Amino acid sequence: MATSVTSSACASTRDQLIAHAQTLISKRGYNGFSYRDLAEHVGVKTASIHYHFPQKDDLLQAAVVDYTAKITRALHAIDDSLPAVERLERYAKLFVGSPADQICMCGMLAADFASVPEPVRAALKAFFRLHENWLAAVIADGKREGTIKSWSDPQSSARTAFAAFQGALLASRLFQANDRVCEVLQAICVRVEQPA
Amino acid sequence: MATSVTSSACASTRDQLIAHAQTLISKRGYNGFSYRDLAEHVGVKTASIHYHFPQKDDLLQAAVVDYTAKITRALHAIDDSLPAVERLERYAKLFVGSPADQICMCGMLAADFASVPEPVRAALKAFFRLHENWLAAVIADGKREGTIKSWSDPQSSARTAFAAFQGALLASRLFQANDRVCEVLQAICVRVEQPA
DNA sequence: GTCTATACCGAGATAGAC
DNA sequence: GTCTATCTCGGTATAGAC
Repeated sequence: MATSVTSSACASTRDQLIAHAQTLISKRGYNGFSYRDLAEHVGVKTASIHYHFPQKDDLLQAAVVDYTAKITRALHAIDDSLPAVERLERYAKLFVGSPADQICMCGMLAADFASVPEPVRAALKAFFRLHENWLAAVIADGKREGTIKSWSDPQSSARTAFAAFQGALLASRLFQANDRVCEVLQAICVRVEQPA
Repeated sequence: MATSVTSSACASTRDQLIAHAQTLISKRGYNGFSYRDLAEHVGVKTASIHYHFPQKDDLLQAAVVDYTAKITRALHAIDDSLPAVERLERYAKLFVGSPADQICMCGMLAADFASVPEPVRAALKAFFRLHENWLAAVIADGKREGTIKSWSDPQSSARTAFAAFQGALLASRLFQANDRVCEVLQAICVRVEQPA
């Protein structure tokens, strides 16, 4: 999931803070970065961060809201009328496009579940469900088209597929190679049916 | 992945420290717990932890080595001569057996990749490869038996399957329901082949 | 091997000048 | 809105008694 919206040239301090916070969370997790780290990245002092986000949890909340909105837009930008497989490929690109040391921010925060306040937990669940529902619709279409394999019902398949994507991102960073995301894609799409 | 080896009744302080550290890492991540937390769980003072593990990284190393050994033993304990599907089911139980708020410790540490020293990174890669190779062998057998679906080659399928398991654990904790691991199992195993 | 006491630093957070 | 200065707390880590 690209964080490239980061900053074209000049953005408000607040926007820069959110963008860099997203990057830091994706790389190091919520407990893995400090206001000092963030301040250095943006080029301000820590007191300035506190002006925009009094508590660290406020920053987190803003980062999650912005990230979710961004991804939701990207998801909606994938044309519903395209063949299911092509939609899936575009979906996978949302992940592969980001730097090798960054995984999906919400996947990362799901790992930090215990450290995160309730509102963020709710947002994370919503994020997961959004993706699972989106994938379920695509899988259902692909099933009709005969281009996507569906084990059991589409919703269940979608949950497994999304889990596979998140896990693949984790492994991609671990092994410094993001072809694992593509492997998930291949596992889902019908190619040459091999005899059981 | 059960951390149940924790302590039958009395174990050496060192062993208790390792066991509880594993639990804390699985729940909160490497940056999410302190020596104070661990000390309270075990019932000692933080200075005692430093006696056994001078640096926090030493504790981490020990926790990873022990965890890996434990899981490796559990993996070897699954009889090679069993049908592939049954081996897979036993494998899944390694995950489902653990408390809902704990995911696989090495999956968690993979998320904390950036915060972790090189030797631990190497151990994590080895852990992933161990599982992927084990799964690849099972999948290859299941393919021959006609009981397991293999998209592309078994190695690639195994990587995707392992990613799906790790992602499913993440989602299980998020939604407080670990049936997602079972869903992965169902996705892999052949049941009623539904027409594409 | 475990404790008390303490050093030391980095964290999140606040006050108030500019 | 950003800064300097400062506070407080919690974190890792050490020294030395028992």
